Amino acid sequence: MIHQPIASVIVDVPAMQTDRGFDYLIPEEWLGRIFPGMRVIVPFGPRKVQGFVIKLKTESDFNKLKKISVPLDLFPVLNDELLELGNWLTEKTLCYKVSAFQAMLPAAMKAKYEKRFFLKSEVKEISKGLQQFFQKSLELDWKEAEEKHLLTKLHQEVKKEHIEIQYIVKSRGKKKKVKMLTIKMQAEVVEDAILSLPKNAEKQKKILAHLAHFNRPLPERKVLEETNSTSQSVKTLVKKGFIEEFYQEVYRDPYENRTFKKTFPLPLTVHQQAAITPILSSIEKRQHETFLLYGVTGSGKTEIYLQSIQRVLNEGKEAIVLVPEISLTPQMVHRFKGRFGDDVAVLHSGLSVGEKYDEWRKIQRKEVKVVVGARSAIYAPFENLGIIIIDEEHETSYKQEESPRYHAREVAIQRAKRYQCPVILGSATPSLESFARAKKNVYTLLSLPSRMNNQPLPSVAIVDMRDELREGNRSMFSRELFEKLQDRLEKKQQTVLFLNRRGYSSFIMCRDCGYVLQCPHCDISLTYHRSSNNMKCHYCGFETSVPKTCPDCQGEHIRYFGTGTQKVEEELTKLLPQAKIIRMDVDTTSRKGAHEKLLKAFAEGKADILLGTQMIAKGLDFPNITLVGVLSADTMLHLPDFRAAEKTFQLLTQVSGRAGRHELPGEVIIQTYTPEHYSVQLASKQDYDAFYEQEMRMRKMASYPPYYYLALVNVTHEDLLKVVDSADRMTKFISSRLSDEAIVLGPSASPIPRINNRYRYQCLIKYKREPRLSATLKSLIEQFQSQVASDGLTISIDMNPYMMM
DNA sequence: AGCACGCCGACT
DNA sequence: GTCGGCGTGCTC
Repeated sequence: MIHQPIASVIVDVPAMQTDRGFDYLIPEEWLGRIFPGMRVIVPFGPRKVQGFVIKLKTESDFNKLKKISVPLDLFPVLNDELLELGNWLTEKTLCYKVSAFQAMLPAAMKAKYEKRFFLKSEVKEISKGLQQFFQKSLELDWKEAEEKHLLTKLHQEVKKEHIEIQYIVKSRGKKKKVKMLTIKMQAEVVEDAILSLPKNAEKQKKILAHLAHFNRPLPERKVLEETNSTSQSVKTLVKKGFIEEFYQEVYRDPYENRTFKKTFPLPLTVHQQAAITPILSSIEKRQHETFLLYGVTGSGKTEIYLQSIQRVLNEGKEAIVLVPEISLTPQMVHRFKGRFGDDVAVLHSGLSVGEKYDEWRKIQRKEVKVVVGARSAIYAPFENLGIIIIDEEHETSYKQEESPRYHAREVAIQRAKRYQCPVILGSATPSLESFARAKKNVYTLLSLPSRMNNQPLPSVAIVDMRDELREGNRSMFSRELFEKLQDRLEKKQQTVLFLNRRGYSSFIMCRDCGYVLQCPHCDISLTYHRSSNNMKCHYCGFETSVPKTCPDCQGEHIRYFGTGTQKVEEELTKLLPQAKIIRMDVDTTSRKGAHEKLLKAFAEGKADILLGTQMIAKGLDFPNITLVGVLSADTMLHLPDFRAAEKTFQLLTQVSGRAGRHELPGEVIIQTYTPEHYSVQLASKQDYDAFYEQEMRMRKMASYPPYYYLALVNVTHEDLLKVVDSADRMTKFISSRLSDEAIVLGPSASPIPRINNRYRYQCLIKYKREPRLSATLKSLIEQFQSQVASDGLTISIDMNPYMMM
């Protein structure tokens, strides 16, 4: 038993056995300066690791404690609320505590670890074979030593204490620093100083005069530019003691050099007014409430967001706005920056690690009041939250598909409860879960029944592609779509052509025997990539050339199937050589800013046709678009996913909404092989309510959400027999511990039964109320811990799966 | 996780 | 005899 200032630390070792606090002494020099929520470096066994202080205490059951090596923060990076939220995340998603904490912070704050050998004695004392590596420096990088097969010899020297192993914790993100120059003399003597310089030292004089003129510290880069000189002159002046250089932290501003046109609150329509009133009253009453703002595209949801936020800011509070992948909707950024200017921080995946870190620090220092960002922005370290808004609430990108497997919607509600503030979920096609909750009055439903200005919805036609084929049209364009395409070209109006996500990849098949080229490591067909002219596996990265003959029957009739955007583009160019086309897919938008550039070009009318995948479904709002074509509506309908129909409906509805948003009326053509499917039919009528009813019946019949909750246990192993055996024992373990109402399915092979040479099995649990589920799954992990540690078994649990693959 | 410790087989 | 394989257990 020890009685001293002690910190309980969660170490950065994501493993079952280390998922708890470890006690460390607080060194005297840091007494009173270490608090919960700070990051520290601590010795852990022979190495050093990063950790999070979660508690301070004065006694420990342990009688020999090590000391904290060094704190990494001056102020906590996780406040009490976020620490508590981390514990909640851990419980909810069954993840490690350290993973939960790391998920709440920018990647730049995660540690990197390095190991190296360090020579402690004279070079001549170590073995001959090693001496050459320590001639120049006392250090040798571990990786280098490993590559040169020196580890054994080095370890011998470590034993003899000639060499030691150093464990280094590095931080990834650096605060960006800029070199500043400042003059080091009184204004009166500058004149003399300049005169005292050698005659030919023109540049030095210029620099000195420049600095004296502004009489404040200036960035070196600017000074050199203005005076057209080099850093050599600066160095000399520093040496002479005339000026001084120092480093100042600056923020990288991804929106630097861009101006946002100031916008002002618009008058609200009657419907908008009716929708915003309960939100404002929730803000005023300081009472948590979750609103589902249900309104078609163009019904004015954003203005409601903006005015609600304004009210929150007036109360001195802060706001978080989540949007799905914001880099894809620059228009959204403009609207928020336009209204709230420099009070807005933006967090999205297009930013570099450093840029994200800077935006995060602006939030932490209370330099901004509004955060607009993708999923992880839900953890913005505000301390006086007044509202959380989730736009396009149904988007599946709000669910994180790696540990911690959380849904931003759940996190939002959890935080809002703590701050007693409202959450707004906005969508034209709400997720069934949310709409069902709204119907049960768990959420408050707010409807915006019509488009602003009462624009009519576009007319939608469904084309049965089987008929086209029957009548000899083997092209990917139906006759109707092609005619309309020509018509728009003549009228100089714009068209958007949309290709479904999965349809973008293409595979090859032998026409003689039907053989499809598979990945040798994963049970999935390979995808043809035209740019590199080879076959790639999307799961493990395997690449191979395109076979000339069928590997199975040696036949020569190899055919490319599936339609990629590139292929569509080629065919379009052939059929309509006069049309100017902009193609948007992963290939053309991977470069930073490319997305925005392409959209801008289209907006300016530099092309007739915009051809793209998923990514063009959102944020397009151009007056001249009068035709939208969906080339193949049902590609995602056949995925092994109970949400397939819902996703299809959402996507088709959203895409249809792109047409005719201004004066010109819009037309939509949906090409499909399953025209009778309700998700296609009802999307063409933009009838969400009917779709909801129909899909709810399907979910009820199959016992899926929202009627049941799901938990998915995934097991993988190199050895097929071992996975099957383990998955079987796990399934039995689980079902024996749950109530009779729970449905435990499996074990069954995953929809992709093998990835990277590992076989995959799963067990799906459907339940309504299982207080013991969490504890059961925890003990399941404990039970199989030995196999995980020694035998290479992996177990992953998703408490609310969106991807069943 | 990562590392040390320890216990067995096959080499200079 | 010793090197090095990997099963076991610990890290404040």
